[in-house]
Amino acid sequence: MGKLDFSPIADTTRRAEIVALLRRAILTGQLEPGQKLNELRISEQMRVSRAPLREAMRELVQEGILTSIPYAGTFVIDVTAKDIVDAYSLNKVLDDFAIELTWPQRDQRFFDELDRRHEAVKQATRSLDTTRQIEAALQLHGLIYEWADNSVLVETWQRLTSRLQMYFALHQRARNEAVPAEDLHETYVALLKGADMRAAQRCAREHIDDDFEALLAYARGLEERAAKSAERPH
Amino acid sequence: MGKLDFSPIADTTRRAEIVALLRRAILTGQLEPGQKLNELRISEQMRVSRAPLREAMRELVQEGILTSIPYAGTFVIDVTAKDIVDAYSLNKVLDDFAIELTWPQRDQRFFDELDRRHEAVKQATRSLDTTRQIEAALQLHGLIYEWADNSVLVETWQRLTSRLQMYFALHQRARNEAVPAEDLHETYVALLKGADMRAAQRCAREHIDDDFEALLAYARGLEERAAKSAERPH
DNA sequence: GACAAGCAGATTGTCGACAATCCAACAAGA
DNA sequence: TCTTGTTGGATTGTCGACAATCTGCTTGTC
Repeated sequence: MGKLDFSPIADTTRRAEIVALLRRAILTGQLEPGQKLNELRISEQMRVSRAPLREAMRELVQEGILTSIPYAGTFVIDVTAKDIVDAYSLNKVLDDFAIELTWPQRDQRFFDELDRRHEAVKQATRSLDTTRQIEAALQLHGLIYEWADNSVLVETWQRLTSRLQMYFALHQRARNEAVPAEDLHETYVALLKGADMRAAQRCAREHIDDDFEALLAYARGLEERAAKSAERPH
Repeated sequence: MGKLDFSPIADTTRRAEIVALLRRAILTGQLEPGQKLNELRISEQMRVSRAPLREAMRELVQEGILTSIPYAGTFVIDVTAKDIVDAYSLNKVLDDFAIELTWPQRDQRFFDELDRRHEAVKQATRSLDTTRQIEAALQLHGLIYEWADNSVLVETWQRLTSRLQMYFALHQRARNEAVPAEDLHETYVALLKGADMRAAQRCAREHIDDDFEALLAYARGLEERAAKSAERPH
């Protein structure tokens, strides 16, 4: 018996690849909120028939980043200020729980992985690749979920992550400045290594609040503009 | 302008109906955990082509009650003791949060709906229709989520509910006795009407723990049997 | 001019057939 | 006997075509 444990082979169905492609397009903001996804057009661009594309879209609908209206079409979800409030408030609760579960299971491997992801964030920040920066930050944040060893919690986090990533990307795209909060990551990582769980939880909450305020202001701005353009037809 | 607000028209795609049919079959235990869903057989039984059936299955995969392995098939999820532990521990956290959000929004309509659903549980209990009893209990429980006015939280709850309902149905099916806990619902409803939020949260947690213990014992039994039958081939 | 009916055009939903893949049984060789 | 190919059947993945539905425009009527 060899000692190597192989990772599962990659899914090689067109469907899986389409899901990945579409998800990325949505989460990076290449597909804008509210935009309609024309099946024929996309399937031709991808050189794929509509069947696997439609199945992929069904998955993303259930994932919460697309929405489907029968016989009308499938659309990228709209982002309202309330959605952001909802997502962030739930995020805080889940973070608390995830830290609580992870806390007694922290070991050297955890700390190493924590440093690795923190380093990835710093590198992405230096490279000015904002998309990668967002992904890296969420990956860093997600470690406490992966370590919590609760399958349902991880699923929930991933669903939430999709939305958060989309919100960030939109915000990023609108006002083209780098996300700061570098030092906050620093203290967050340090506290996760420390002995005071409550302090770590508090830090996570504050961290979330920071990002949140900026995003919310942006979303409110969006809605005001939308409201105004909706008034015009009257 | 009329004052009537019409409810949305029913989805009239085959896909939506298939989703409903399959979900019901799974959640009531008619389809057992681990069982494979043969596309051709099911599509013939439903008098439907495989396309909408496959799309429906993709949705249920993302909903977390089916699991798909490329070129191998789509299966009802397996239920392990750990899954139940995970689901219930998350449920406790979410309940806390839902009660907190709902608390300041309680009004007469809330209390009326609470009573209505409580009545539905009692009636289902009397009728000895265990499936309906489970559904009614989960509906009663779900009110705090619907009232919390947090869209992401509701989605999360619904995903969790699917699993819980499945676990209950299996348990129910195995040992054919009625679920007791009637009085616990009584106190739960009373506390939700009262002034002490902490007490309501505590009651919810205890309520959950009760159901949980019974289910867990059942699941552990399942796994032991599974382990034994897996040993035999050796 | 306002309004309803009806008619394309485009798009989504569904179907039946074909291609790719897996699995179990069997055969062949060490 | 154990391992390693091979082969046939069954099942999933994908395709192209057809049917159902929606939308915007035109037409006709008042």
